[in-house]
Amino acid sequence: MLPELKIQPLRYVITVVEEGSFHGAARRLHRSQPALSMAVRELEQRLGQNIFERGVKNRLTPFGEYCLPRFRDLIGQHDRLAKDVVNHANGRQGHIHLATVPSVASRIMPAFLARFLEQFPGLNISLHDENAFYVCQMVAHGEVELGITSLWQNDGELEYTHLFEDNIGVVCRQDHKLSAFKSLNWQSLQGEKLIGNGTSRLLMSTEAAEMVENSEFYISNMISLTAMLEAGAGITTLPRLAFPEHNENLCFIPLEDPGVVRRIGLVRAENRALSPAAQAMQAFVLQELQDKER
Amino acid sequence: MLPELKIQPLRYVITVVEEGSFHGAARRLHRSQPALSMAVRELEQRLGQNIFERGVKNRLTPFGEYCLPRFRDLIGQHDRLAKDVVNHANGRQGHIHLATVPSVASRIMPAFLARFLEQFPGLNISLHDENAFYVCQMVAHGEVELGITSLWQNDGELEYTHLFEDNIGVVCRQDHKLSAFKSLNWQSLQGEKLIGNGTSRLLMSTEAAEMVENSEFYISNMISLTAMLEAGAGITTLPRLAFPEHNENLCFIPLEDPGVVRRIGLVRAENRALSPAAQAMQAFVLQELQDKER
DNA sequence: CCACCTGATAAAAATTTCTTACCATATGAT
DNA sequence: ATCATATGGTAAGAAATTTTTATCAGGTGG
Repeated sequence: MLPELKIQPLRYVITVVEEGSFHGAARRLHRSQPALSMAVRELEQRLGQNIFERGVKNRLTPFGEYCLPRFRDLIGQHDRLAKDVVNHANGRQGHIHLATVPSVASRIMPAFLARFLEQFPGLNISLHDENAFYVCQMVAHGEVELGITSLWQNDGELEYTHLFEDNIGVVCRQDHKLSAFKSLNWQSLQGEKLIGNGTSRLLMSTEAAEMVENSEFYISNMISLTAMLEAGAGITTLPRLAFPEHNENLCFIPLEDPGVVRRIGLVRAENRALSPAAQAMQAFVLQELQDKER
Repeated sequence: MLPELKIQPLRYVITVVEEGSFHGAARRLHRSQPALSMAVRELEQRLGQNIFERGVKNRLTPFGEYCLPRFRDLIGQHDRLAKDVVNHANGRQGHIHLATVPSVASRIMPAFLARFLEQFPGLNISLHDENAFYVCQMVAHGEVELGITSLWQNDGELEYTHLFEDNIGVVCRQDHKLSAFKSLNWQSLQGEKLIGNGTSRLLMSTEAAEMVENSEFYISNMISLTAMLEAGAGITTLPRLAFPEHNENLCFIPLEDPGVVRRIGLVRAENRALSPAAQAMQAFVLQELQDKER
């Protein structure tokens, strides 16, 4: 019932009108003149009405006048669609949702995203910061396409690509007696008041587990934790990246004997394809962040 | 730069999504399954991104999710356009501007247009009534596509198709002494007060010309003319169709000796094509009004 | 009247689209 | 497990389409 119009002949019609002649349009479209003649006539036959007055000069028929603006519309829609779709396909347009642990979000992402957006100016980015467990969950549930985090557990749905390692160290006040050391082993912490935090689970598989479990405080919020440490309420362990580097009251001393590291990597859902924009970001992450210790 | 998308493959994509499988879509579209596979893949290659997840089950990729509603849009636009254009091409939709002389407008067009619109319900019609000269001018200038009128002069731009003839007669009051006659010749009008009107020019080429020129009054407006006649201020000549047939105070007596007729026909611009809707009306006019005397 | 436009036409070539026949894989029932 | 029966992918040839080349006919201006 409905004829299936093709974009091309409509474009021919419009170009003929704009150029005022089939020859001119053919030149502009890099086609031979008969190609246009035949395409236009085929269209006219399909519609059952002439678009061009087939007399002396090629004017539009009233039917042609009716059609022209509509053809223009459809072609406009088509071209806009094609542009948008191609931009998305190239990752030059789109919206990336990603999630990282807070330390990465605050210490790495600002500069990283700035560099990334320099290369891909059209992109929208939503950055969520959550703890490692929740980052993985968001990726698994499709709330975000990419996560940068340490792996909580590999339940098979997630694909992990290692980026870099982050050493765990002891954090205490500058005037604390431990601050004199360049590095520490586990034994030297005996007797200290250890404050647990969200990253303490990283010590659970080491000899330090018991001390962590016996710690009096557990503070998940970073700002509160910092305040407690500054008040001299005790010490804690943190990955270096999570240590507030510009804080002059606190210091970070690498822990060497148990030698614990947090492995940070890029996480994505295994069986879900990435949007082109996220593909671009994935490539950029691997190029810029992989194997760079800091 | 921009790829030229074709409607058909987009429709394939949407049907595959709706049916949930290539096979199902192929069945619905009366195509073989490889036709869809190849068309879709060709599209994907052209865009540089997969639309369908090529894994176990065919889900959409995120890119596909982005594309789908846009594809739907474009197809929707296309289908609406195709429907509108085809309806216009068939004369099932559109706007006809036509002009007729007042007598035709009031006596013929009402029933005629009712019958016409029964057959072509989607059409809009603008009916102008003007005198014969102006009807021709409107057609010549393209203000209307069709005119139903007597021809003012054939200046070559107009194509006239005869429809019917309309006899000129004398109009006077019922109690006028002429009202007794069944027909009249010119001589019997000597001594009467003749009121000129817009149609009097039809007598100019007959022996009655002199009397018309000497008439005291000339009234172009039909209502005023009727009132004058009813007041007994004189008599006039009119084509039968212009005579207000339900007026009980006036009567119409055919004029036989000079035997003047007004030729009414369909007028259109010779070198301008008609809109499909006007073509339909033209055919309907010829079928319904040609050679029917009234 | 002739050169030079215009668009139309026909036949062949090029390209695109579709079908047939076949393969590999996955799923569900026996 | 294995068999029937889905799924989608692949390749080769057929069919349809678009495009080009070459040519024609009509109109216009010098």
